Amino acid sequence: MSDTLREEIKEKIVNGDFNCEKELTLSIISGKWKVVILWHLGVEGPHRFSELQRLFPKISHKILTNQLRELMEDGIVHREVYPEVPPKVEYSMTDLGMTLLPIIEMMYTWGKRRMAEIKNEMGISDSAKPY
Amino acid sequence: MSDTLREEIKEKIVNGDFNCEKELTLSIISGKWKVVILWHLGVEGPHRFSELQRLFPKISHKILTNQLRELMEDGIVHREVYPEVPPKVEYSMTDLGMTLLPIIEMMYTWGKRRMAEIKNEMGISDSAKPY
DNA sequence: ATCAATAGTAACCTTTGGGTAACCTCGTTA
DNA sequence: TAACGAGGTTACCCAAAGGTTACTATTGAT
Repeated sequence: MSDTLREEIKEKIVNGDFNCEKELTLSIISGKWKVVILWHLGVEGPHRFSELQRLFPKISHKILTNQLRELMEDGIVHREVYPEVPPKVEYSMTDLGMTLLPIIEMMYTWGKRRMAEIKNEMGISDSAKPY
Repeated sequence: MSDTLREEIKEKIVNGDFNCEKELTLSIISGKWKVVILWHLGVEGPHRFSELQRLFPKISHKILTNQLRELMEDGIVHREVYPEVPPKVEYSMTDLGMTLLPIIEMMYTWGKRRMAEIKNEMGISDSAKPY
């Protein structure tokens, strides 16, 4: 594979800044919007930029490009530009990215269960989340 | 269970700041030292404060207490004080905390594999990490 | 009387990550 | 010729996370 990694992460590797390889995984999926982006790309297939914007109204334009760019640099997401006008850009999971899905799925089921407990303790009705 | 959550996370829940319950999980295990701490407590059993300090020489005193305190507030780690002199404090996983281990383990195996690929690409010999 | 060992707290600083808002590009269409 | 639509970039700002250093409490050993 010719996927690589963000420079910052490479540095951590060569400097031995990671305590454990778990932290490599964590540093790849950490980011305010990354797991939800990955989830959508992973289970629903490719999305174009504007679709993602519509899915997450609260994310700003710049931050979305930012998160996507980092995921690309880490070899998790692929970017395909269609030479049309107006431009069309599609983002999709790479094969490597797909291997992350099981982890994200576990995080989902754990979080869902825990969230239900918490809301219960707090006396909040448990409402399902859209994504 | 009477475990609760950090105030900041509760706020995110009531304000609907989470896009998905995956993010609850992520916010609990995110933190520069949390996953390694959890791994040690989870597979090796309870550790006292100074043992953890010895395990991670690079973590500062304050940061270690900080990470532990957050994990406690989230109901993941238990703190047991023994009324001795000099003081003895032991940290251990709660039942809830143990349910996180499978996720962390997957993060480990994924990271390990990916790390090997990367080091290969970068021409670095693959050396095993202590933890 | 003082020190060593264990754990915690407070004041302060630095780095990073997320966010806002404005600007750019380049053809199409009114 | 002005506006638009998709995507991108830049300059700037704020808040949070991580880190350093120094201080506290306690009591048995020297």
